[in-house]
Amino acid sequence: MSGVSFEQDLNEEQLAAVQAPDGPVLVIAAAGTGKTRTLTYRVAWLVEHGIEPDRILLLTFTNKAAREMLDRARGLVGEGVSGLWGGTFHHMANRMLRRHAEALGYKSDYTILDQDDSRSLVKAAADELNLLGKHFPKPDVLLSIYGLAASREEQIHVIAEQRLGGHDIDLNDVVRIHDLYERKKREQSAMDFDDLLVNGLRLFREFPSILARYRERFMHILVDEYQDTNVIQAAWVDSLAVERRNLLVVGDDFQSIYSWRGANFQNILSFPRRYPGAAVYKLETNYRSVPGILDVANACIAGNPDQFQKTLRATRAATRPPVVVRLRDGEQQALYVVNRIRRMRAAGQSLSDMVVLYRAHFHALELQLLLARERIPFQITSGKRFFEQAHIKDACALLRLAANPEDELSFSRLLQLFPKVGKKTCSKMWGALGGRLDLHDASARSRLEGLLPTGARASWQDLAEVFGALNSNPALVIERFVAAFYDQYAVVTFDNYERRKEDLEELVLFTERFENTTEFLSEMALLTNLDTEVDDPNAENVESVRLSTIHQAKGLEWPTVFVIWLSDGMFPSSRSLNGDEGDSEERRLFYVATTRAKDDLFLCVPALRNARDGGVQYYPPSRFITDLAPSFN
DNA sequence: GTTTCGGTTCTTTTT
DNA sequence: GAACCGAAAC
Repeated sequence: MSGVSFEQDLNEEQLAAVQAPDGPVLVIAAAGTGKTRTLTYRVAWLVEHGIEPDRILLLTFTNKAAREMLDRARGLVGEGVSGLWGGTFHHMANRMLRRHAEALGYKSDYTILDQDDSRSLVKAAADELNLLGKHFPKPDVLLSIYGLAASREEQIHVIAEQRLGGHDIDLNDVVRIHDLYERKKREQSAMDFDDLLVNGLRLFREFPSILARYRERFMHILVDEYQDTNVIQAAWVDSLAVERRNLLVVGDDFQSIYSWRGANFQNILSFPRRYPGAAVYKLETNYRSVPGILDVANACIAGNPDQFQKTLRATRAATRPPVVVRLRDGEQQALYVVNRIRRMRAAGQSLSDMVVLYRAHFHALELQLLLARERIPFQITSGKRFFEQAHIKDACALLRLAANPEDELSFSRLLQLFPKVGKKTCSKMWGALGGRLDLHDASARSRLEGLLPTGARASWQDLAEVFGALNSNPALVIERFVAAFYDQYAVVTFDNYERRKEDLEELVLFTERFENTTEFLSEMALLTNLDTEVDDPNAENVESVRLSTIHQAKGLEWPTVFVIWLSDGMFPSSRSLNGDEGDSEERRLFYVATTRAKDDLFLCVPALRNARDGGVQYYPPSRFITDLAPSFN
């Protein structure tokens, strides 16, 4: 046995949780108290006590968290852990669904729709029903309603009423679009993100023998960020864990910031009730931040209703207190931040030690401009995900259609790359083909060729050599597709052709890891740009300031943190205050923001913002600022 | 009838 | 920067 030194590496709180006896365990891990460490050592502890890694299930929300934990566990107990089932809920559900898809009436080669795909499909459904007016909710709004309904196991009607009630919108239309969207997904043998979870749960509810198999398999189940689970995820975990009851969940109700996508922190609050006899461990010793920062964090959240009481205890010595900075407007704020960054840089601090956090991406616009003008390198996590960029999706459309001949979305995407082919032509051709095109089938291909407008035939013929490669690995297919056709298309289509070409080369490199097309396509849909090294391979080496939304900064830390636009209406965001939940989630978001900081925290409070009509809008300071002790104000 | 092009508008949070 | 809309071009 390698002998991990548990006693030496962990504090008392952590050690107790790691060595908890079998049975349900709830670990309340406040910010910066070593949550990941605890979970990792728990895995090591289980393995050292004879649990086979492939009988442990470790669930996370992000791929990054999963990878980090598996890497660290590997560091502790060696390669043995690689058999462990670890990953996001979506990944694990997908892994099971690929095996049992037929039971639910899907083909095992079902396509996974990402946000973009789902949007196009909802749009198509709304179009078909003639419901794409100015006064009618846009596809994104509809999708968020459908998503919320799915993840809360509610009727579309109920959610739609909450979101759109009293706005002169026929809620039946919202339901009709949903029905058509569902039908279209079925016809294309496709699942969106929510379907992965919903069907994952259906698999357990409707097929007891399948459930029994997985219950038998998993001796121990561990869940990270439990406060972010929705009812489906919680029910899914419960079905697996209810017999052995070896379920350890880690979370912090203070950091529940995803209720808008269905997360229900009642799951964590009610855990002791749902699992009578559950052991509860609290981690409150904070290693990250200086006391002044923790004071701000503790203060803003203390008044929230419904939470496990806990107080962050500082271990570090007091240094400078956090700073509240009053500013005129966004421009002055940008100037202030840039000057600060300059000064700290001159004093020897690395740019990589600094982050600017904000509620919404557009809050950082002025700052981006100024940083660019001043030639201060910065890295921003926003915009399109790598795998959702047009050129990446274009390059994969053929592969997707080859894997799933009923995938109309990929069919249209592919065909619309050709001249003279637009939406209408596509749907006509798709109809004529009987809603199916098997690219492996030469006669089906020539039937399509006959249907193409004459102007598009030459391009189609360019693809001939790609079809020969369809049965080899996915990387080769993409490579040939780009060489035979897409490169010429891209050079005349995109003004930033060079960058996109590099992206495509990166994509091929990434794809080479996969033998199997279905597996590759699943990963494509389930990975985000933060999870891959594919995007921006150069950026890592350059010392740069990070700009990030607070949501994306969760779980991370920096010596210096700026929080910008702390104005009431910006943060807390006015759009989030309409709900019946009050401002408690915004408070938690502020809590997350402040607890990212180790040494220095700058809270920026601009007073006004230029409105679109050329006027100005005044904002009172954020309630999170006015709530602070008078010494700050 | 369709596709394409060019100008305009608007950015919450994401697996 | 990308999605949308309306007008020009095929």
